[in-house]
Amino acid sequence: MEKAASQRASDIAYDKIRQFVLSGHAEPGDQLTEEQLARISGVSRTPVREAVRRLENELLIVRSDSKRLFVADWSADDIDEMFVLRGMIEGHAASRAARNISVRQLEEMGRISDLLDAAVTANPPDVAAFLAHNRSFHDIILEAARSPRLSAMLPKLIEQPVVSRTAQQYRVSELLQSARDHRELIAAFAARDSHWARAVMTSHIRRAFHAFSITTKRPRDQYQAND
Amino acid sequence: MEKAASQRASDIAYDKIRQFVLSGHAEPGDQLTEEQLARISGVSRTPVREAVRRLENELLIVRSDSKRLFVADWSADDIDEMFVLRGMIEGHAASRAARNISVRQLEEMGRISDLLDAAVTANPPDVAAFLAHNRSFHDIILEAARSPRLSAMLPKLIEQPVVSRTAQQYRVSELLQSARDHRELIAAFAARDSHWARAVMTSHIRRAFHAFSITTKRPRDQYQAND
DNA sequence: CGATAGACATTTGTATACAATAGCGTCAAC
DNA sequence: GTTGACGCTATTGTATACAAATGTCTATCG
Repeated sequence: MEKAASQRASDIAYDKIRQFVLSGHAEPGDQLTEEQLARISGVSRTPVREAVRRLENELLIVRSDSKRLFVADWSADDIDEMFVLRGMIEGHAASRAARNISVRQLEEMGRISDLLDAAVTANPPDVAAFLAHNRSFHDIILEAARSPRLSAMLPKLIEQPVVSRTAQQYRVSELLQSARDHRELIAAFAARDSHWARAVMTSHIRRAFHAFSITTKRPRDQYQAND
Repeated sequence: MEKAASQRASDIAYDKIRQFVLSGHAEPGDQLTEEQLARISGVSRTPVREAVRRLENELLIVRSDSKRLFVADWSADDIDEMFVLRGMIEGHAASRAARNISVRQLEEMGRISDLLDAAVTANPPDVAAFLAHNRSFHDIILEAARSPRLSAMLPKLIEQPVVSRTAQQYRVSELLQSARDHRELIAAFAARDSHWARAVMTSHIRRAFHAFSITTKRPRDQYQAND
């Protein structure tokens, strides 16, 4: 696995604990003690505490009434809710980006979009590359939105268990549609049309939710209650 | 000032540092060192670090390219953006609450609304009480929305410098309208009408933004660009 | 037999000492 | 005079020891 990004112990702890939780080594509801996590990560409790704070903030870990740590439990409704929020916020980000994006950023998005197409049309599709470029693409939008608030909130919704699990299982048809969305987003940005950008982004996210629902074979009675 | 809530050193540090930043003892852009903050809070660096993490998350403090701490700078656009996001998210919370709220919670909101009215119609208006009850009111909505995600995100947007500064300066007419909003929210909840609830909440927040704009005498050219 | 208090174990919280790193100034070489 | 390298200082990062708090088990009393 890749650690590369940083050698700070608290980051190592973050990665290890995150992986520990996501890989299913711990069941939702299981208690986690700082010492145990320190052993797993190979660092002392101090950086573990920092890592835990981050994970807690991302709602992968929760704290009991008083201070004991547990693996968070994500209900179907939680997941739906997460996608709803993400749709709202990313839609808003796209709307802002359409107003603020620079020519240079637009060109960069075009280049990334080419890479996305290449990854999708490869045989077999290069999902890892797709994910990486998809990430870059959305990062540029966030950057173009020029709002520290958005930049702070979105990672919390994106870096969630479901997302990583989901994207791995996209089917080719979904990847193709996703690539088309990216092209349309660029068009909306180029036209400086914030409404268009928001709409495309919203359906983009919503589709991801449906893809997730299907791949996880969950009955879809939870989203018809939306208004 | 009130500390009451907790005697944990990290909470003390949080309160003290927050107050230090908001009271204007530190200018936006000023560097803050952990040791300095530890001296101010009267605790060691360890809990200070936890407090700083929280404040960083709430965007009251920012970290430079590498790890040095500075007082965050809130531009006019940042503030507008904060209110926009808050409107979106609180609107969504209200929408969810309308679907999920319990009779008991509705009754509780009625009681709080009475207290709000009392605070507003007192002579002079009891702003402190108004703020406290307003807070309780919104807490119930958040609770009724039954979404950990929302509960985690909102405090970040609400517990901001501007909010506390703003509310102190509400004028009586604004307090009255605010109290009316609360009554209407209760009506929307009682009717289980999520659209109504969302709309009332959205204008409620938007009005707060305008009240803020006026009290801070900022030219209001920033919000006509919204879509 | 059930409840409750108290001792004991487990877990989190804090302080302090030390290590690593980033910023900054100085001095030397060209 | 400018530039670059070196070392010093300021600041953040980590480990460890200890303190406080929370949960749990058991024994005793009603």
